[in-house]
Amino acid sequence: MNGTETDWFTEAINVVGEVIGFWGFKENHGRIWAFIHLHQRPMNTTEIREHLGLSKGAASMLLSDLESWSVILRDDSISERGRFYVANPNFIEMIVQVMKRRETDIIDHTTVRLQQVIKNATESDASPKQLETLHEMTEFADMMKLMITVGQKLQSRSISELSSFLHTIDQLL
Amino acid sequence: MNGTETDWFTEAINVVGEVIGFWGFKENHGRIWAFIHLHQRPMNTTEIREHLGLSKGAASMLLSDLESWSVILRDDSISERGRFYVANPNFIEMIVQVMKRRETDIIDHTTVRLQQVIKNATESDASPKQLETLHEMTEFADMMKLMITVGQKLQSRSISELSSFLHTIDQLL
DNA sequence: TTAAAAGTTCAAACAAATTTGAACTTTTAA
DNA sequence: TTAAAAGTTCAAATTTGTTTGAACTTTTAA
Repeated sequence: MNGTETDWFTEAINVVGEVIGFWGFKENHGRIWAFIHLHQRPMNTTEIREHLGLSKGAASMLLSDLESWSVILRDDSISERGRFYVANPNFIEMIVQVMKRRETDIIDHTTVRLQQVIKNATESDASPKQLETLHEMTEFADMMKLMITVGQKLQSRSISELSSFLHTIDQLL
Repeated sequence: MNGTETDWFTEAINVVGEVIGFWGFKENHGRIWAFIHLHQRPMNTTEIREHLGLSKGAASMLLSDLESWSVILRDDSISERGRFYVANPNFIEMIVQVMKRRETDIIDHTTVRLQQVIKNATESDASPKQLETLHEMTEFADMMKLMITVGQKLQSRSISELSSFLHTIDQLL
């Protein structure tokens, strides 16, 4: 591996890490995915750990996250010691996983809490305007959920299909 | 303000804070917006600061963020000392602001960096498959940008309009 | 003017999120 | 079996993000 390759390779991995970090993942989730995906062959834990400078513990936890999200897949075809992984090339799936996580952890919980708030507010001295505001907040949570649903439906499509779909929507508005 | 009102009021503010925190804002950005919006009247800095238990410095910075994003608006109609704010009821605008921020801070920068990576990789020993992967990463960044464009177009619409629009998309897929 | 109130700035303090590494369990090749 | 390698766990260390508060500037009512 010459100097130039090291440069573009490292840079690509870091760019992906930063983007992924913005979508609520850890940067190292994105870096590991990019490292494996750019190698175009099954990579073992030690290679990943050493190249990205991760501790044994961090590597274990990060790989286990990625595997549980199906962002990387175990490859059992290699008869060497240790685990080998290949990247799931579907990047969208990764983003949708964040949304799913957000949905389960926050949105559903939010809806329940807001409904209780509305109940208490109604029995209390809330003004009609305040109740309307609370209702709008609930609608907002519902909308986020709907966006996640749409996202999930989109996840099996290719990026270029998705891109032309979004262009169509853009024209419609 | 009786006990029950305090309860639903505080709870509503905290729920909004948590949701907003998940979208890349500070929780206190969401809490301030909800506090002002639920009061249905112009609120001054001291009221906000004292109710939410913020320091002078934090209040100054958070209010200045929200104002710069047009999530809250200054109300000059009140002839008392200090600044008064009303909430921009358009919640969507807040979310789109995050996206705009992400776009300017990360997405555009990402595209430029990835293009440089592709240039270096092409001049180096990158395989055709690797170049294709790098191209897909760029497409992904472009797609995010497109989603932001769509989000911006949606921001002037009401939540219920938006909701029915999303339902239509959901049916289409 | 002017002085008190309001608002800003930013380095230090604090809080939250992430990573490390040592002690542990599981897997595997001989 | 067994012992070395691989993988896991989690409390402590580190890093990153947020808030505080003191010193400062700006605004305002008299």
